[in-house]
Amino acid sequence: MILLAIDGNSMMNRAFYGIKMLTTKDGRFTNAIFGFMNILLSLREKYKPDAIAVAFDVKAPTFRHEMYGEYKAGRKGMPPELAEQMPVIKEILHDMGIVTVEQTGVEADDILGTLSVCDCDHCYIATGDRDSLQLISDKATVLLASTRAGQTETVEYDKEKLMETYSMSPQQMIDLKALMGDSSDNIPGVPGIGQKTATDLLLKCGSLDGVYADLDGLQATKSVKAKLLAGKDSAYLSYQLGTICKTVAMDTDPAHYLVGEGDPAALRALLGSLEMYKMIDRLHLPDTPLPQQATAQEALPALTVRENGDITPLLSADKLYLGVDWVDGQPHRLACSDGKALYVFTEQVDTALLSVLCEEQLEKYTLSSKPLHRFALEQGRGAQSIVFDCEIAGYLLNPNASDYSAIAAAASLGVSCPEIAGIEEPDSLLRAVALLPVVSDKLLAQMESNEQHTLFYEVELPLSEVLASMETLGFQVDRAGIAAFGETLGQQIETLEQDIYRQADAEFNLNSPKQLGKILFEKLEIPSKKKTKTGYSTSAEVLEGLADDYPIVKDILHYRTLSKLKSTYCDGLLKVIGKDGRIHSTFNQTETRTGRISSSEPNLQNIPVRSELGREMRRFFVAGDGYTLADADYSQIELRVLAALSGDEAMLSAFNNGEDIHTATASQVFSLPPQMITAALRSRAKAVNFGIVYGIGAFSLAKDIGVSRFEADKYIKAYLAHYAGVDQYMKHSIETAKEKGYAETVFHRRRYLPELTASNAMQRAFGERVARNMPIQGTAADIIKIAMVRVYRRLKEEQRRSRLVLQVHDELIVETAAGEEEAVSALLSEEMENAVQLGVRLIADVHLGKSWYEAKE
DNA sequence: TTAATCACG
DNA sequence: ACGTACGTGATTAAC
Repeated sequence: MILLAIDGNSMMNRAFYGIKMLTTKDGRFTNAIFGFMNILLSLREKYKPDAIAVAFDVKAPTFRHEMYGEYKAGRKGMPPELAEQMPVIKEILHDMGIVTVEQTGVEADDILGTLSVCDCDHCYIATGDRDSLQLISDKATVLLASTRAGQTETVEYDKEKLMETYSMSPQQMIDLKALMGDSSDNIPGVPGIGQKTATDLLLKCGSLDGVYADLDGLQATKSVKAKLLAGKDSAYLSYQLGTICKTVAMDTDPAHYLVGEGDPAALRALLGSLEMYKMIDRLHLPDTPLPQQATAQEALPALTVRENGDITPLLSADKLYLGVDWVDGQPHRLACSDGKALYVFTEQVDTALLSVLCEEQLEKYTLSSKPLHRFALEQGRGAQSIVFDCEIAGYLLNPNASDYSAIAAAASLGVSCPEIAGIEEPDSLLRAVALLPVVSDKLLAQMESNEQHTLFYEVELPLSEVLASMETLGFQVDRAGIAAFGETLGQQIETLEQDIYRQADAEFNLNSPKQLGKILFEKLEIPSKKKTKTGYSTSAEVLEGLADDYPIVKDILHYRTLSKLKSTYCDGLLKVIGKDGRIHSTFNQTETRTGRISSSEPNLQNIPVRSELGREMRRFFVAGDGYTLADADYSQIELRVLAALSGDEAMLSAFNNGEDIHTATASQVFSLPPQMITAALRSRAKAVNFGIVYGIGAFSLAKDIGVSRFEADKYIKAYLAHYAGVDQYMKHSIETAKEKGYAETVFHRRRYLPELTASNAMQRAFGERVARNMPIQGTAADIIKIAMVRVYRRLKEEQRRSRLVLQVHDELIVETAAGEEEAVSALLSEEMENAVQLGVRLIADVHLGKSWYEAKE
């Protein structure tokens, strides 16, 4: 019989510190549980134990100050974020049929020690504690956990591996510790003897007793001998302290630890409540027949699978649930269900799919609608009557999640997969489609109760088609122009490189912050200002402070600018230009936590504009033949949203009177009439305006605008005094977010904020900043999404050849057909400005040009 | 895979 | 005493 004995505390500790914070929507911490489960499952797969025992320490009750004060790292009272996860993991283990062992006053180590000599064929000991290496024997192997790259891994130690690594036998590990001590365990050892000396001594004498057997005859320096003599009692005490007990009074019959059936229903419910849907899947829990799902099962009789039949009869149904496997953007397999049977098409998938999508009377419930729209558009058609998108629904319900598959949704909703008849192992597509009827129902109900149905039906669902259209159309670029620009940059970069090497009198990798830091701050002895976790900071912010005094630094900054432009923008973009000479970015609709869309492969939302040279890049983003670009951007949309949300009179009247908001703010903050506001004062006020939206602190504002912290604090105070409505609103935002557990936009997009309940003050402060920012950024995101849908619809209704090709958060770009310039410009500003009615005017400015550069003023 | 850096709103 | 403004994505080096 094979026994796996796990040190629960030590493994939970590893997982907790090795894995980034994870929480459920309502703020329960789950990262240690998650990491522990991952390692448990992988150990179970690898070693296939018959029996598993998980040992936990139970500390005798102590006074609070003792828990925090006396002990060193690792022995400290655990942080509450970890402590709250301990009872949960025990419950999970219980439900998995795994025995946990805990005895008050007995350390987990000793429990493992006792099990390591029990009557099994082989014992694997999983722990993060190196002390346990002494337990290795012919029938006991230690699996030492280490966290590497965010993943907890175990390294297998048997006698040979131990000898290879430490040149010690298991027994000698105790002797070693007796000599060198262990500060984290409060084991003194022999004062003055460290790892190196201790190892030397043991290699010569074999054991602690060996060392003391003939101290006089020992080959060692006088001082070592003196230390050994003085520390003899301490050494033997340490030996006792460091020896793991193998005789704890406990059940040592391995049969006691055989993995039982546990309680799959409870386990599933528990993991579901912890939002660990992948784990449920991995444990094959959805397919476990559960008594409480009996009613659901009845409502959903087994689905029969029909392959490659005739699709025509399906087209006359009134609703259809569908999912598609895509390979290189082409439909590879189509699965659809009317709730009774599951129809799978692997032949002539294009035709079948297109006929389904184009059928207007047929309501389609989809796993993800954007690829379907893309497919239809690429065929020169339009997908009709898509009424549900599982990914978007999941995203609206909780944008903190990352998996919006129907299977994940089912797990979180406690929906089990209906029987799929005739197929041994239904794959994820079939299961997802089979789940969709119930899942879509429940997600819709949940959105309804969150008042998110309008956002879903009126904004996100139609937007999906708009994004598909933008992706399909792409943005025309001047390939030769980009290539030539890249060449020029390349030459300048080479010259600069040589220049820098000459000044540094060394050749090194300029792209390596580590090597660069060494050269600047060590070799050239330039005073370093800031450090990162791993060394000197060489960020532009730091280098700019040194550029005036050191010419080399100036050159490095210039090098950085050019090399960024070349590698990310010239080389990067050239790689992704399509056969049609256009760049087809992907617009992600379920990515950001605030409701913005994001753009990737390539990211077209961060094409340079702020610097003159970078802005040149935009000359290569052009309109196709017979077209012009119309660029429309909202003026100060976030500040306008803030004015509307807060109802602040001063800010509202500034906007509604068409004042320059930064000048108006400067006038308020500095108590000067607007005509007295200089450019410098206006720019400070601008920084304050931005800062307020982000939930600023005086420190950062001071750094940003280069005034003292005291001065910055004065500005903030003056701002909040003059815009008292904003002050009130910000406080109110935090308060309601704390009450509800989430922040939300005007259109009921929500973001859960478990950070607000964190015990760590910094995390809580972060939560508060997000509570202030998300409603503003998110509402602005809602608004431009609404505008996009309106612009798209109108272009279609008016049968224009002009079409939306890009969105950059507060900016829309329409590739405008010759002759439509006036109409499109008017359409853009109308639809953008009237997208929503807030208590403040929205302004959108439109410009025309042959390139993006020209169209942006 | 992560950290550092830097591009955008 | 500690760290310090919101939201993204791409590239590079280094583990």
